[in-house]
Amino acid sequence: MKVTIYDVAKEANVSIATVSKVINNTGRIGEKTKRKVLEVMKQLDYQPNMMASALMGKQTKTIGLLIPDLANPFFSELARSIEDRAHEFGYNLVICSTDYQTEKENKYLALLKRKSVDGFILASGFEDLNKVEELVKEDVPVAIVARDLPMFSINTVALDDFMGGYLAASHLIELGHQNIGVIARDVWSNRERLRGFKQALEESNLEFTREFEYINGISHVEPGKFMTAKYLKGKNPPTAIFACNDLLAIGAIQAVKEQGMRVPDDISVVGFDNTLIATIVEPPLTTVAQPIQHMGREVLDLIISMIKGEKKEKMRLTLLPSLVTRNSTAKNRNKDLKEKLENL
Amino acid sequence: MKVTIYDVAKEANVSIATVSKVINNTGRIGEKTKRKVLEVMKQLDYQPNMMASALMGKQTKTIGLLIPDLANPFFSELARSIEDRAHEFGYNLVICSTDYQTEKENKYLALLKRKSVDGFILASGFEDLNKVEELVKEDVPVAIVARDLPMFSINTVALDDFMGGYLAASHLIELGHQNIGVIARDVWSNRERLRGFKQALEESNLEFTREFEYINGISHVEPGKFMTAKYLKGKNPPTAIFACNDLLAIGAIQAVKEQGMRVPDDISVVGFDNTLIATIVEPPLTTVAQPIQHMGREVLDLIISMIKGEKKEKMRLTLLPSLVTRNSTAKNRNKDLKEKLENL
DNA sequence: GCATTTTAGTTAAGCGCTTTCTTTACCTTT
DNA sequence: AAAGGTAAAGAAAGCGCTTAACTAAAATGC
Repeated sequence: MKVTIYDVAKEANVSIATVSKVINNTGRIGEKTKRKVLEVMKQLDYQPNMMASALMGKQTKTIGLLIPDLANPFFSELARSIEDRAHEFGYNLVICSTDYQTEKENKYLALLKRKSVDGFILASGFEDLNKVEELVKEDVPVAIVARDLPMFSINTVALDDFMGGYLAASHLIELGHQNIGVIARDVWSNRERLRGFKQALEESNLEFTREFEYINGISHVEPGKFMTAKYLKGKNPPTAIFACNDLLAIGAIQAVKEQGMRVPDDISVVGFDNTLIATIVEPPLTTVAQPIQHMGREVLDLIISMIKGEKKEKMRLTLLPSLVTRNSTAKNRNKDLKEKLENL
Repeated sequence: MKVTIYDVAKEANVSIATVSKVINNTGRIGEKTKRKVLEVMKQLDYQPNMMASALMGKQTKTIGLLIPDLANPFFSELARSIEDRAHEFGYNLVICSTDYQTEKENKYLALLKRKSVDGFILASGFEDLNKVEELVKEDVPVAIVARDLPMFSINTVALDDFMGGYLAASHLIELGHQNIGVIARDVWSNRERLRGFKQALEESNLEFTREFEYINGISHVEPGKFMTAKYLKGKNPPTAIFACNDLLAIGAIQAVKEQGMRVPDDISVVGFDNTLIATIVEPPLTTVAQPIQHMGREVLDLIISMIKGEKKEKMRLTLLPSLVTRNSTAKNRNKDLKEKLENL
């Protein structure tokens, strides 16, 4: 019952070649036949099979999006913004959560390639870029978003993570914090954020002496809570926490509360991403905002132009973060600092 | 440079039919040739093109998932749970946000059909099910999740929405609330929730007299805030709010706070869904929990069995909600109620 | 030892399209 | 009116795979 190009051709008394040409608006077709074919197509409710045309080298109008975790608001918001833009171009997204596992990343890469997606947008960790580079070498369009991997020459729409870390630290320093705990997962962008963070400290003649370990596992509320509790119970507890995403920051806030302390009165917390949840938590989270919508749109445009074969030269677009000040940060009133100041 | 089945055949000195058979593990193939072919496949890093086999009537191992809004935590969590299960079966998801627009729903349906997805999982509103029914008639596997549309005979994994509304109302009634404001978008499941809600009222000899209007637009924080503010400023303000999802509930809480009142002391708020954000908001949200993971898993299993051609009889699986009591609800201390009680 | 069944592998058609050549019919020229 | 040009449509090959039908060789039976 499936209506194919043959049915249309027969009904319109033309060859399938002619039908194909009017579908794709290629070649020379007379006005009359064109109208006739169009009419028959409508009448039979003919929908060209995209698999078949993909087989002939046409596009599938499908893009693979690899993210760490769709349940993380940052990534679902990012995915949504990419999807919106994709929709404008008639593209669909197949979305894959990798949980930062190299194995899954590579598996999805291979699988989607077999499915002939037109291109890939990568927002996952990709500590191992071998497979990605293979794809690039085979001229498969690949773009990276929201992670900057400067050591690889792949089209990228990134955030200036260094600046983000710098902003967070500057804000806290201005508020008089010197002993700041950091919570982050060990991925490249966080290393950059940390660099920016340290840079700001240095410029204020402070030093990041705190013993520091990356969290492992996924960036979610629980690890943030756990790490913060650890900091607070440890020796020389910090007066502020810089968490490398909002989820972790929320965990930090929860931990502070559980210790019977208050945010921001006792401990300030800065997050990163500026997702919906930053506005919902109490107190509302001061956070480094990523321009999620903008990023999504830009990376989609980028991949489309790659698919179309324009834009052969590699490029990196770096968007700038901004600090959104809410109520999770305040002046440091901690005695620890006061003592130090008195000793000057 | 793409390696095809021909390359493998040539290299292994067999026909492409033989290669195909070892790939699919069909037909009779001798041990030796089988090993040889497998070896060559590995050696050439051969990856069968799924478009080609899809053209021959095989599956694409891709499922279309239509949801209203990927940025809504309920749907991103649901999508994630479906995806996880799909991954176990080697399936991918192409996720489409419809914003509850019939036009988008139908467009995506048609587009994904052209892309030969193996089946559809629908979590969008679908007030107009015509196109869906067409698909069903053509034997395209379609399953509905998280929405119950009992007037259509389509395989469904649903929540007992009636029960959900009933639970919410019972809880509030127990706490002494009689004047309850409701915030909901006009979709079928909310109508059910409302029915359950009213049922509980009736059973306590209460009546839902409140003038009520559905919100329009998307269910997000802002509309919840707006509606609540309207209720609070109106005559006979409620002592409790039942919001038909967590996002709206959070809007409600924000509105209460903005009016200088407190949750739950002055106004109780009950949400629906039990997403991450319910645990994050202050006070933590009492909410009707949907078994999101369970639903996702069940619907994926359902669609898979439909794709495999098992399960020809239509079925509806109804999962039960449960009330998660947190701190956004408390005993009604409102004078309004006191007065009434005194008048008894 | 010959007919019969099994087993192993091949041939070829076809899935629904795109596209390069051709062919046919119709205009222009001179 | 004959040669050349051009516009419109068709024939056919082929994308990478599956599968029904077939053949050849090996195993079995009597």
